[in-house]
Amino acid sequence: MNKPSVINERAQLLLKNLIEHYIQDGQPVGSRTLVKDCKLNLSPATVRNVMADLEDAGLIVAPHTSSGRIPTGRGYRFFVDSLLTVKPIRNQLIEKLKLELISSAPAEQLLGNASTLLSNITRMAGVVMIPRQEKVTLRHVEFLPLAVNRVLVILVVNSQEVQNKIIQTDREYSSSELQQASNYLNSEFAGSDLSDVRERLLKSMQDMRADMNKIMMSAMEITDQVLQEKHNSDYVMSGETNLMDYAEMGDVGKLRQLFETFSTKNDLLHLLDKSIHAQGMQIFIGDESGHPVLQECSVITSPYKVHDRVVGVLGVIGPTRMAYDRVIPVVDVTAKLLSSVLSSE
Amino acid sequence: MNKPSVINERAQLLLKNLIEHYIQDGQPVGSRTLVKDCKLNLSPATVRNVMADLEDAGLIVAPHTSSGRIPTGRGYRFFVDSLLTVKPIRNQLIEKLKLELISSAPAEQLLGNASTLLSNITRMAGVVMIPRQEKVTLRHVEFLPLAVNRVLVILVVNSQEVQNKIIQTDREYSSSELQQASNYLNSEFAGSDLSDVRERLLKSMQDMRADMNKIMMSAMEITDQVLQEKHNSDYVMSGETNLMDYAEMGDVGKLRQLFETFSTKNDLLHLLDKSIHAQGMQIFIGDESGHPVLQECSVITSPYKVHDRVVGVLGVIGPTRMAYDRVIPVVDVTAKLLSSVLSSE
DNA sequence: ATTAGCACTCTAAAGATGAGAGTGCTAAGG
DNA sequence: CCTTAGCACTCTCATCTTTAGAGTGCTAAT
Repeated sequence: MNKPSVINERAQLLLKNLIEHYIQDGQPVGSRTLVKDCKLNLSPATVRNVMADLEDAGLIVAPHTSSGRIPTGRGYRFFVDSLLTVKPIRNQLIEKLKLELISSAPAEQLLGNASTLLSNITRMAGVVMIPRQEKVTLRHVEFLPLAVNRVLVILVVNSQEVQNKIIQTDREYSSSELQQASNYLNSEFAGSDLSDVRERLLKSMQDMRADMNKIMMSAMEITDQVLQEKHNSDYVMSGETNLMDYAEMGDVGKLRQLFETFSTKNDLLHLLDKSIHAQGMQIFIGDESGHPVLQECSVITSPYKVHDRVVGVLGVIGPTRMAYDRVIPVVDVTAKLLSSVLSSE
Repeated sequence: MNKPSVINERAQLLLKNLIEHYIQDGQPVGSRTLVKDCKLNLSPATVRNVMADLEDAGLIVAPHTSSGRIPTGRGYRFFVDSLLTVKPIRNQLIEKLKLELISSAPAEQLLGNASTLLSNITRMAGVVMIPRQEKVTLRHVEFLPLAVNRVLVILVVNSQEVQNKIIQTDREYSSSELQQASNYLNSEFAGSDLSDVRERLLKSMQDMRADMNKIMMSAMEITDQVLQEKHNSDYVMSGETNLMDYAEMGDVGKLRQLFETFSTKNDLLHLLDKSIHAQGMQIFIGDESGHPVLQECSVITSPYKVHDRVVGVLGVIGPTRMAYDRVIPVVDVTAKLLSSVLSSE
């Protein structure tokens, strides 16, 4: 039952042809077709024997007795690992991509645009993960009196991002009091890690004027909130509807489960999180992702960086029967372009 | 062909029963069933005659010769306008709703939660429109030096919201210069409408020190951006996937179009915008919405207010064959609850 | 105005049929 | 020993046929 080296060169070539053929038209591939397809001068019967071996090895299956074969998950895996020759991406396309990415003026839309680009080019679903940040540095605090007993707290973190919240105070603070508080915080804590700020602020609380404590506490509350927010990663997705076109997703029930997974975000985040830690491109084929809803899907991801530090992951989601040779370079290039745009800012 | 008062009381009763029956099982309703259903002691033949009249009036149709009848758009419209008796909503449910709305702590999530609630209760798609704001008042400006030639501009508008952007400057500004600029802007323009600020700033530019112009211009750019953003309304939607369960949406193609309409947002925004201006609850049945993709859908909306001023719309989207008597009060109550939560802040 | 009766129509589900594609096996040939 | 021709067999898929059931419209009688 276990003939290890039964997958010789010829068998591999046939497997490659079979999978490529299947990826093209989605129909089970029979021995006849395969003979015509590949250049080898073989008879269907011979090919049938080889196919039987490939089936024994668990690389292909016949959906029913006497139909052609289709690749299994393991088949795709072997194909992707050992047989695939990726199509080089057209320079023209790269330029177009670059242009569209750069011209997405508001930085907040950049990731969304990247996702849209991915989905448009691949005609599948594109996803870009917005990463959590393990280090959040306080840059500046500002208190702004709004009305009686209402103060707007503005927190600048990581030298770019602004967080804000309105807090209720138990008494009215004058502008100068607020100024004093923010001066203190800025001089004492600017540049520190936010979780540090939290602790040190708690400790130093005793030494301070008691009635200032309340407002300091409020500032601290916000740091908590910011930290929480930063530790929950999120993603933007586009082109989900593209997936509706693939016959594999056949029944609406499965489609629904898939879309629910997308909007729940939890499962997919978990998957993206896994691939952010693995260096370089990752490919999850079918149930390799570990999530039953993605059984008939493959996910191709690549991390993107800011100044050589990995900060997030992007990728595409499509049916296992996807044109890996085209999709892989697209994901790769998009990740690189996004990295360069992010780093040049 | 035109017998105006042919829809007498009995006919109306039968129509009501027919539609209610159809809403329940989605099967065409025949004369037999209808007789059993309603209390009137009539023979199927009589009912058949009445049904023929109703069909002439365009209120029901037979999907094919000799099957039962189903309501037309006009039929539903008549039903909703004249025959419907809405189910009073359970107090318990109201309480639950109220609790869930109030407990959604971060205000940003409030609208999203309302949408989720709508979709969960009705098992259809919930939508809450985030309205554009016609008046944007400047409250406070703050410039914060980040690095050489990089300044973070923070804009507080409408006494609550904070907008920010990093700008590149052509030379380095000192803290005191920036302070001076913001002092000027705050003292001169705080409390003004943002579009006013823009104009007046342009005019006064000539009188000012030329090298300060650049940074003022940048601030102005942001006001532009904010205005733009505020004038584009948006919505949050949830439970779209619920719609996948309804057989009406039958083929995946239509479903795809529907979902694409949702994510494009344009068409639906247009519809919601229409219903924000109409006072009170609005019901669009089938093609009344004017959008072909919504042909087999009905949209029920209700505006919500802050302190008696209408600021947005919320609603649900489902198949025309929906339980109007249950959904209508849910939308109504949710709008009222949301209004009260928003007004109490 | 209502209803019983009847012929008629249409759907939907269940079998029947046949072509086509593909297989596995066996035995013969290089 | 690998390859191949030949053949019986299997399974799908699309097309028909059949049949039961539900429902209608019309007519004539109440």
